[in-house]
Amino acid sequence: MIETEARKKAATRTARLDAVFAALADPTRRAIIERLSRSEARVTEIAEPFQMSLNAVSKHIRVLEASGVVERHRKGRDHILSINTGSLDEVDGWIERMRHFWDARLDAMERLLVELKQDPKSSHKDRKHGSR
Amino acid sequence: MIETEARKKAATRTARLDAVFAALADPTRRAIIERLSRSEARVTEIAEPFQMSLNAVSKHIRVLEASGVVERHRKGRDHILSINTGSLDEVDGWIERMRHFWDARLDAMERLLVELKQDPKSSHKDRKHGSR
DNA sequence: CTTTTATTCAACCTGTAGGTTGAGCATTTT
DNA sequence: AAAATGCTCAACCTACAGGTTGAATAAAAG
Repeated sequence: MIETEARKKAATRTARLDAVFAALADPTRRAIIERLSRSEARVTEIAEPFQMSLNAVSKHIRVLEASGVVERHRKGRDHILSINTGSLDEVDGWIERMRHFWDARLDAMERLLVELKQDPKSSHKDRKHGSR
Repeated sequence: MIETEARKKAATRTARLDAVFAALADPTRRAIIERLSRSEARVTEIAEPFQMSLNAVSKHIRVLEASGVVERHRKGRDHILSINTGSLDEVDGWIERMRHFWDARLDAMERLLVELKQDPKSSHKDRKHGSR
């Protein structure tokens, strides 16, 4: 794989993260996702509990669709929405990766503190794992 | 706890989710977080790799700070930024909750399909758990 | 004490997100 | 065929996000 290709791939991955995080940043859209977690539903059904116009909800759905979090298939005049089960994998992966680093650093700091407390002049010693 | 209090608490939780998801939706801000995952750093250090002005980065940092993902403590004229280790717990929780529901539904559908294939007239039968 | 360095504050510009309303287009119902 | 239903498209408005530049403030270095 050429360097340019790799960069392009990374770019789309970044863009996808952008889109999914942005999609999840709106409370209305999160509510829609939660609704769809129970069962698939038509646009009108989804819009019903909200105060805003049907059009506004329709727009939110399009954002979710563009981010890949929800999918649509038409059945006559009804548009049936459902969640794309794998769509959160990438964001979840990013978050877990970050937490892993943070935990590792916390772990190291804790180890250092313990060492300093026990023996202010010694270097590395035993370690006990498992943070969070 | 009175009903109004509960609603207020839910509202702030929602707002916090909004803020963190929105903070993570920007690639520059994610890069800043990744940088801070290695070690804490001053504003200028953080800004260095980016094309944009220092002021722009400063703004991004404020967004991250407002969302609770990064923390700041001043040391002389330097502002030292670091990540708030627990700040992703809530978003991570939300994502995991959603995935749990999705997986449960996928599981149920799969079970149904297996049943129909094996014995098109029978009802519930054995179940094997563990998705993903 | 003057100058440099680190950072924020304030004003401004441009694009886009999220909402509205009013048509318009298919499909289903009568 | 006509009317009702489900949904989108298009134009528009307002607010805010993300960037710029040009001070202003605070601490450190000369």
